Amino acid sequence: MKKPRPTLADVAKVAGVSRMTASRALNEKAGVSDKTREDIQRIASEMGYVANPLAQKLSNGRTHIIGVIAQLPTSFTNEMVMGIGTSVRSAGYEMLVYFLSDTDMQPPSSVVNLLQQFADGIIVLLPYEADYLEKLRQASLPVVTVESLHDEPTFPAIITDGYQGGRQAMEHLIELGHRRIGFITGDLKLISARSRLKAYKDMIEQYGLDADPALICEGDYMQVGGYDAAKSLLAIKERPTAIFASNDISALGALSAIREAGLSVPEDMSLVGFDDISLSEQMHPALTTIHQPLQQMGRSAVNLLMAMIAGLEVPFHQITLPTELVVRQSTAKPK
Amino acid sequence: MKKPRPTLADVAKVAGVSRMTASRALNEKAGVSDKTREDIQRIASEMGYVANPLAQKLSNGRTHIIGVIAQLPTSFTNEMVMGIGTSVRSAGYEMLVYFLSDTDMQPPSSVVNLLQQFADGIIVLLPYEADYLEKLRQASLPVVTVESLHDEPTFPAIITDGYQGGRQAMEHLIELGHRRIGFITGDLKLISARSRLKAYKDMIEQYGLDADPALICEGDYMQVGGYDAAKSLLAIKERPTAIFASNDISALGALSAIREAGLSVPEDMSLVGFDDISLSEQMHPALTTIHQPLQQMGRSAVNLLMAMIAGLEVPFHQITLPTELVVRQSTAKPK
DNA sequence: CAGTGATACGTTACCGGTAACGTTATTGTG
DNA sequence: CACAATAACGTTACCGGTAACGTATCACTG
Repeated sequence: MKKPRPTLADVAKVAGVSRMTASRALNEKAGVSDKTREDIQRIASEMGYVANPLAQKLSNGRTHIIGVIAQLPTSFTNEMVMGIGTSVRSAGYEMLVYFLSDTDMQPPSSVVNLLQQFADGIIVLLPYEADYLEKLRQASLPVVTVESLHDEPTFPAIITDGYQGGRQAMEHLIELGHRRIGFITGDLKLISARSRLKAYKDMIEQYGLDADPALICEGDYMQVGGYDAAKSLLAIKERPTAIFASNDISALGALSAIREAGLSVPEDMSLVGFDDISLSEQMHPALTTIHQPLQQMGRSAVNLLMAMIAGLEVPFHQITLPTELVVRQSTAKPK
Repeated sequence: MKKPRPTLADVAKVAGVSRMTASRALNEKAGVSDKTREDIQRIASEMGYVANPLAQKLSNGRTHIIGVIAQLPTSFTNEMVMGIGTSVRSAGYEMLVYFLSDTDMQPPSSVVNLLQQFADGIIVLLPYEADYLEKLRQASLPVVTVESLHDEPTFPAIITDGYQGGRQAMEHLIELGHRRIGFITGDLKLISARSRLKAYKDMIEQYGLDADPALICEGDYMQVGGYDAAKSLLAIKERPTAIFASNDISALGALSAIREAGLSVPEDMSLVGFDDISLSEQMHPALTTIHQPLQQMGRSAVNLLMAMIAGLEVPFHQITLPTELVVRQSTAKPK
């Protein structure tokens, strides 16, 4: 039951060599004969020896662990975490996730310190403003952020082009022939929400569409917000023929409101979302939306971080991944 | 930029004492005069000193970190993680989460080893069968599982009574007057799904309702599964007047199917879910469901684990938390 | 005023690894 | 065949903490 894990010293003793030789053998370093190396490796695996990463960190500063700081788990962060997880693993690292609780958006400095001591590098999933970034900057280890907030990023960052995505969504609706398009914003505290809104406005202007301010309703990226916003949009005398929601969850709320009003999608009202979370494919009707390569963003973040850990100069300070329009069943030509 | 973090030795040097005295002062241990203690603490905080948990672990076996092993992030695990997080923090600990990737349901033993060395205790969120539990058992540190799988649990476990919850849901429908009730199962590999199914069958029998086997359709806890199952249920000649879905996500899928069939909830068809995820409150109509105290489960798990870490004898080997019926708008009397 | 006990500290050793350097035996070279 | 270079290993020291034990000072006690 309480079998203390074998240490390097245990392995070395059984193999009849010094700890150092055992260390060399297990780390594939030079200075050990092939026979000895094989013996040691065999003995180590027989004994179930696994190196203690803490001790390694203490000794040489490497743990082969990367830390992830995430906001409250959402479908958005979840997928990213998955992407990060798989590619971290394939790089021979492991990942530990630290979740900020909703109450402390700026976590106690202990967290930063914690991860700083545990991890070889940190990936920050960053939809919200975060004061603790300053502390992170002082940290002496590589940091990559995802979906950076500031126009002038503090760290190397992986972002998607929310602006481009917004334009894609609008282009699709416009091509279908819609001229009055309602817009449900996201939480405008977030940069992603603001860039999507900007894309909407720019496209309205560029194509000379109705610029009725009533067509823009504020949401919050949540379902209820989408529902309420859609209700307002449906109450407009000259009702729009399509609604562009800033994310899929809002679109889901909007769908409820539309149905409650006795309308159907896409016959009476086209609906476009944003994010392409897994739910949107499974909805009925399946939601036309803007795909964000969340998993790929995770992978890119890892690649970038790995390069930084290896001491390489980071080529780009900010990497933008493209979005993609996914046409499903929730959009059609206006009647 | 690259300011190496101050160590205990740095603090001690500035304070003009030995490392040991500094350690004692910072850990509130006896053997230091009040004045010296205050001096040291002041200097430490001025220097921004924070203890290195790795070194602590190496030295005395404590990190004040608890590890969480979770399956792929789902809304289910997410809420639990939140509950764990807050109560872990209030106990002066921190939490790091390890996510199993979908490919490796039994993670490389490295994970277990990893957490074993990092953490003072481990909480395993365990909806699925997991071979690696055996390895965990050999670990020499406290483990608590949540939603244990086996009838005879390997570890102290926090569970909810899925059977009781299933009965509550059925009771509600029966009280409303439903006599033909369809059931959408969960993934029957999971114990939770099986106990809900058993509750359904038992209630059918107990109240002498229609025991038509066609009324039981297999789902998988996913939205599509719920959609398909509901379609089958609606295709039955003598259509049920209510559907009990094994979880909220399935219910969401079922809702789509019901609407597609031109029926409305709850007028033509009552619908009950299970889990009470946040989405179910926001749906339209808001879903009647069985509330599982996910956050409280997390808290209980932490409490139990803390007791084990403190070396206390664990009073109960398995703690069952009650479920609760939450009546919203998706259920009504049959027409 | 020697003996006792507490108080306030310092020293040493160790946790489990690795870097840096030292030591021995073997081989190759002029 | 003396000598240098190399391979294969061992020793020592250190990462940043803490446990265990040692020591100096001081206040009481009888």
